[in-house]
Amino acid sequence: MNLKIDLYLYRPNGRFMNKTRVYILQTSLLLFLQKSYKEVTMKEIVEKTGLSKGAFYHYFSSKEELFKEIVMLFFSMGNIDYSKFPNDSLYNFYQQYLTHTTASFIQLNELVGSNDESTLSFNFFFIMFEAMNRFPEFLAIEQEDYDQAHMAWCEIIDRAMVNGEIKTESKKEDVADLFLFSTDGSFIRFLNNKHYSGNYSDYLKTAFETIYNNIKT
Amino acid sequence: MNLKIDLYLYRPNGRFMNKTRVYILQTSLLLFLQKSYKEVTMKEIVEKTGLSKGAFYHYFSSKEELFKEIVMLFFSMGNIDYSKFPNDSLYNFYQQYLTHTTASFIQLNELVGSNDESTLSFNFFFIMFEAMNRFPEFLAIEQEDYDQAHMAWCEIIDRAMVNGEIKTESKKEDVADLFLFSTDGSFIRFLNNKHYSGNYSDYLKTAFETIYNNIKT
DNA sequence: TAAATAATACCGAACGTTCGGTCTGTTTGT
DNA sequence: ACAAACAGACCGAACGTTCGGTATTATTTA
Repeated sequence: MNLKIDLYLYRPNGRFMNKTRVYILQTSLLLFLQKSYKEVTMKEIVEKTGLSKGAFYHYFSSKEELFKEIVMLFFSMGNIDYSKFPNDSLYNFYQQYLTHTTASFIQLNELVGSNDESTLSFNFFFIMFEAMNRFPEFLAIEQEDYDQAHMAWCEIIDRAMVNGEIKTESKKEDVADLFLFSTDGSFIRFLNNKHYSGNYSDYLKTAFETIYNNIKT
Repeated sequence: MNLKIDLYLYRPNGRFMNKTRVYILQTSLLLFLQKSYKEVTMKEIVEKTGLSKGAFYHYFSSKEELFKEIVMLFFSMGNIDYSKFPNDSLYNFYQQYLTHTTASFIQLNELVGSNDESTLSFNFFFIMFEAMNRFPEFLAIEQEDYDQAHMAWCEIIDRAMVNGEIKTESKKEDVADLFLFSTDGSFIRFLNNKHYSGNYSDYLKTAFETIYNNIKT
């Protein structure tokens, strides 16, 4: 296995991390995906890792530090490089977005080793939300990510308008927002429909298609 | 002041609730809007209410019971009666939806007495999410609410298709989802842009208009 | 209508447990 | 031999909850 996450785990700042440290991160990560920050206890972390308190505090200065690193890891995983996206058509752009999203999902599932995709996603979303609620620094990162995405969408939509792929009276910013709102919205819906059926990608795909079909020429 | 919430507070099941009990609910509700379940302590609740531990446990069997009642209260507040919505046009329907949403916001703010709309909303969302994560019963309620909303949107969209208000090749279910995804999505966006500008209603209004303008005849 | 009784409202010290974190000592690798 | 890696007993603070008790109010009795 050669997961993208390994890169972030072992080299968060370009330099390699200690093996045990990575092991603690990877192991306790699963705990934070199951419950909130306060609910995950040091006792659990120590038990799950099979190490001692002393070992833990040898590598981490606090529980909070561990949590923050895990969240940063998740942010890194979710980061998208739009410069590598196709810029010939809006259609290809959003298809690539769908592909990328699906891949991220699979990767997260492989990492966790769970087969309950929606429960995992629920907790994943929860942990990110909790992080932003607790530490404003993550809120800033999230905003930056959104701005990047928004710009990328605006660019391709503008191009599609110019070259006649789509035709709409709406502003490109608003159309971009619509795509992005659909991303978040369908995700939320997916989470809350966990006991129903379908997966996130299907929800999102349908939403994208609905938008696209109503603006294409 | 004659807030809708008072109704739920004093008569959750048709019968009146004890005054002090309501006072405890109303007071500690503000605490749960500031931090997660685990982070709100009994000490804080007791201090904020000015009552004693004994008094609290005279009215509530546990902290969890209190939390659940607060969440139920929020669910009750957010519940929308679509049968009272205009059914003559999709345009009027979504305008009414916007009006209703704005009103709910104002009400929540009056209840809390806060002037920081976005922080409040953030926490509001968080508490609901936490509740659904912690107690599956709330997830079921949320799903029911969504199904109701989905049906209402489908109905009005179908009508608008038939009478020629809108014209689209998309299925009515997909268009309905698009409106609903925008609702959730713009809310998420609003939350994460808390330090920027604008309010939720503006986000949502723009999204609705964008959809509508691209499907209207 | 006053005294007696019952029911409710409320108090705060104390309980057992668990929390995140520290400290001292031992093992391991070089 | 010496530092890094690890073990786990231990710490004080904080946690939710309990409990014995006292005011206050409502109801019954004489």
